Amino acid sequence: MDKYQEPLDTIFHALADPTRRAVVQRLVEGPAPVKELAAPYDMALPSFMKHIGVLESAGLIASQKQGRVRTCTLNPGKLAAAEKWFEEQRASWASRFDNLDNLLTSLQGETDET
Amino acid sequence: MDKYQEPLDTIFHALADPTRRAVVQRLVEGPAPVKELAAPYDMALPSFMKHIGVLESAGLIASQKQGRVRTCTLNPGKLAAAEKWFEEQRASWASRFDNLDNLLTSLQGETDET
DNA sequence: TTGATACTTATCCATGCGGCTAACTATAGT
DNA sequence: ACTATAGTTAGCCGCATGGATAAGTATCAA
Repeated sequence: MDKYQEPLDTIFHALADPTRRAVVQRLVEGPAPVKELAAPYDMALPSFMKHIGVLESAGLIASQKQGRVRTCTLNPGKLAAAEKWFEEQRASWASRFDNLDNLLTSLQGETDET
Repeated sequence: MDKYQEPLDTIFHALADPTRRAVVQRLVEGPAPVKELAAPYDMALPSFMKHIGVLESAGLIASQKQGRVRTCTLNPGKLAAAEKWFEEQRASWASRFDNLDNLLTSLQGETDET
């Protein structure tokens, strides 16, 4: 019964956690093995791996195993996709008075507040 | 026993839901009463109000009641705060080869892959 | 003043999330 | 071969989330 999840849902959900954001911030500097990524956190490894899993299934990072070491790398494209959403909103916000009707309605709203 | 929540946690969490993102996209065009915002969704009003509550406590929107009508307005500042995080990551990503050590380590990583 | 409108409050429910431990697997080093 | 390392798998737990319904409140319109 899985409901369809939009890409932005999983991306934003992945970023709504300080540990996961910090991992992204670390990977932005370059690839790193799981062990190194996990080191700063007072958390059991399986718990940490779940975070990696969330980031990976959101497409924000990729990982591959070499011997016993799994190395994670950032996928900046997904980061860009999320950023794009904000840009779009900003664009709409900037043009919210583009047509005169909107402007007039807004002005009326302001003067109605007596 | 609430754990301290960082602002970005609540902002990203608020945006990790298609209904809430759509509300933001609507409010970017200008303020609107709850009833109008809720109209497109096949959802009970109390459920919808929870989404409004999430957006509001994340600081993404504000609302005030006039008579029986509660009007919501966007707070573009919080949107900008989230966007800023992406810009920071992008900046780090762009400068990841700024010092020579990083570059060399990376090149070595590439050639090791035989 | 009666009724409709626009929320609001209270309560419930299933699922998902973030953490844990314990036990297992596979590789590297000695 | 043995041991340490680096993940992995499996299962458990408590709380938050996203939905629902039912009933209450306050305001506006006739």
